[in-house]
Amino acid sequence: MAEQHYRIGEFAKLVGLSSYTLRYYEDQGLIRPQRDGNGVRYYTTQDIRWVGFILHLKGTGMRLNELKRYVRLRAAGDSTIAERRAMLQQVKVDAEADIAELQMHLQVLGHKIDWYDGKIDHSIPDAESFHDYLQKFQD
Amino acid sequence: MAEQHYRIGEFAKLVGLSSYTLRYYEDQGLIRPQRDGNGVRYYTTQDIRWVGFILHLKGTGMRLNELKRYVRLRAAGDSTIAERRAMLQQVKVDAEADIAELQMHLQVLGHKIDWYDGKIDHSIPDAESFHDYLQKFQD
DNA sequence: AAACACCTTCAAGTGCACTCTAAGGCAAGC
DNA sequence: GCTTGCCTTAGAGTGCACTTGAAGGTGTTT
Repeated sequence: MAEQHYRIGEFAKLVGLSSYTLRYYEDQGLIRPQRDGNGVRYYTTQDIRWVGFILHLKGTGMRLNELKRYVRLRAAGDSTIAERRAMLQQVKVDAEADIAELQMHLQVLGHKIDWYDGKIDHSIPDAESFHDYLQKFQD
Repeated sequence: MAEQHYRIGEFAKLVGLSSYTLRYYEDQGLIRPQRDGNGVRYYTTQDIRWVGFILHLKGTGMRLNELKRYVRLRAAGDSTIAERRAMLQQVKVDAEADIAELQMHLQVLGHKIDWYDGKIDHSIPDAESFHDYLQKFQD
């Protein structure tokens, strides 16, 4: 049986992007769908995987410009593998730093929530400010 | 000794925001600095703490609009503590979901990096696509 | 007296990634 | 034959959070 292929509307639903966005990504050189005799786009299961990967990259904070560079390197063949690996590594390091920062902020948020709980059930004296309370966690 | 206070330029450096942004935040009702007889803004150590907390909230993904609402509740007094707590709790839950998603994307990214490593040192056969390779981690 | 940091209002510009409209046209299905 | 879904180019609009500029002013320091 021939490989599955989808027109833009169906494909859009499949990958969770709008047709607009798919055409936009194509404009930007990120996707290269096939065309039938009438110029209508056809996407294959390969394209599903590729868009899926794009979404993973975007999901880790990669920008369109970096993505474009990545695609150019990919198109240039195996000689660019080391460079592509380095790009992904950088994205990974950055994303891990983002997570660490986010968790740091979350920790303060958590303390504030606990402080509110203390205020609500009066286990924290009325006079104790959040700033005072926070001092207890300086480590 | 009187409490420390800073003019906008100094304060900006102190908290890592621009003077523009500080005036903008004031416009938006997030900060209420004092003024001297000439109308010049003065920020106190209290303001440092408050801006610090704002930055924690922003750092966890809270939007200016939510922040404004939070500030309004705060100004309304202790009767809004439960509501404020609920807001922070929601922000926390959302941020934790963001982290989980980010980590999921990062995992794929990590696999891709490993796959590149395999390609570079030829421990992965040339014929094995990333998609094939990924199947090994379906659990 | 000039430089500097601050003040005001109001509006426009920036960056990013879409998102949509306009205005025209083709091909398949009911 | 009409609707639906697709095609094109070009450009405008959206949302968010700033960021800057214009154009005038005041007060303090050198």
